[in-house]
Amino acid sequence: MNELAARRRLDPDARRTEILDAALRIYAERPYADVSTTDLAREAGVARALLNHYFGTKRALYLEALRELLTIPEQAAADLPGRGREERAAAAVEWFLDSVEDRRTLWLSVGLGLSGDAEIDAVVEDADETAVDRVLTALELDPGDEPLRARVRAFFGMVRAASREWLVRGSLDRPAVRKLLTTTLVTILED
Amino acid sequence: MNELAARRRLDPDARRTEILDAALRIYAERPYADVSTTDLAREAGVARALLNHYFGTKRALYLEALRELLTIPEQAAADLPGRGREERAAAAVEWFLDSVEDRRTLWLSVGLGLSGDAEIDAVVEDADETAVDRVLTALELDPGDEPLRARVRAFFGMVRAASREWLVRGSLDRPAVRKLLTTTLVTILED
DNA sequence: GCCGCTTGTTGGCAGCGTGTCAACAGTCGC
DNA sequence: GCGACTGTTGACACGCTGCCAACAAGCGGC
Repeated sequence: MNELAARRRLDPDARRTEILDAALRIYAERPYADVSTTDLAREAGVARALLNHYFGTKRALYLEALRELLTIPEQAAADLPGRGREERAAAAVEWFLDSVEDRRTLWLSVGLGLSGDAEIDAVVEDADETAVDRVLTALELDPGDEPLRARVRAFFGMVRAASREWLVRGSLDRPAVRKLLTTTLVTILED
Repeated sequence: MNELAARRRLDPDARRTEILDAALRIYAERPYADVSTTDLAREAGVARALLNHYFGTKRALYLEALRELLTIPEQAAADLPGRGREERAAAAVEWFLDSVEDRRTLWLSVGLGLSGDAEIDAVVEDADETAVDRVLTALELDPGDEPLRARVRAFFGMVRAASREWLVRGSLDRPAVRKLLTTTLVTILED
């Protein structure tokens, strides 16, 4: 880290954020395994050792970035338009598609689904749990109904795969995805 | 590799298979990142360099193992019982659940979904493509209908997530998964 | 039965990546 | 200006992967 920038001393929180942002930028383009701590440090404009100082471990930094990425903006989702359950479901799907379209690169970079790695999966599952709450609340259903929650989590599996069909393969356009997800969501909510 | 076993010279195919089997055994229990070539070599009872000789790269060996694992037994799926589309769909789901229950450990070890790694994803997608063919053929639908294929691939996303709910979380029992998947499959086939 | 050749198999080397630690140097209070 | 606190760094130790030259098991020729 003696390239051009002089050594500057920052507030820990600011530095932490800088590093985390750099990591998000990198992981948006390359998978975890392809990124070295040297890459991360260079992107953040900082010595490699500083990553360890702030996050302990390369993996921990990644998990932090992942958590950040998966945290859905709090607002929205609360007041959806539409009266009937079906209309509200459609609105929820629409809202979701908007937010995915925004974060397209990042969303896809995560890889869509469970990784088989316990810690990573825990982060993803955490985010899913929150999303389930949002969905059920928005649709005025009981967030305490465990089998129902399970069905919604299963539905998220389809949501991820469908996003991929839409954004990566281009095999479905947005209206098609919208219809597929809405119909499915309504279906699984019944029983 | 000078522990107990003497140096034995095998037919290349036999040795290759031995190594691949060892890899499958290991990856059934531990994620890719946690396994070193030393571990793989020890499990296979072979020098580390031999892995490179046969597979070139640790990653290539993994991909080979993954491909092996995801290859669905050819038979079955062909002649499903049931007359109507709905009955046949139910039978297909049932058959799938059987095969997952069999390979439980291995199936779950893969991690369920896309990894974000291009090569790994390619293997998974290949397997999915074959599975789509099987399903559509079994249900007497047109395997050439691309949007339909896309919907089925999206459905597989739910299949994976639902398997997880069933086998890992225990939040759904087999009949519930069966019903969820069957209903959903029938729904997405329409439109 | 011995010899030599083919080639399956191995140990060791070179390079790279991660985590740690003692030392360096901004910045703030005096 | 001066010292001290602490953010920041370079260098080191260790582990892991891919490569290569050397070793030796098994087979055919004599």
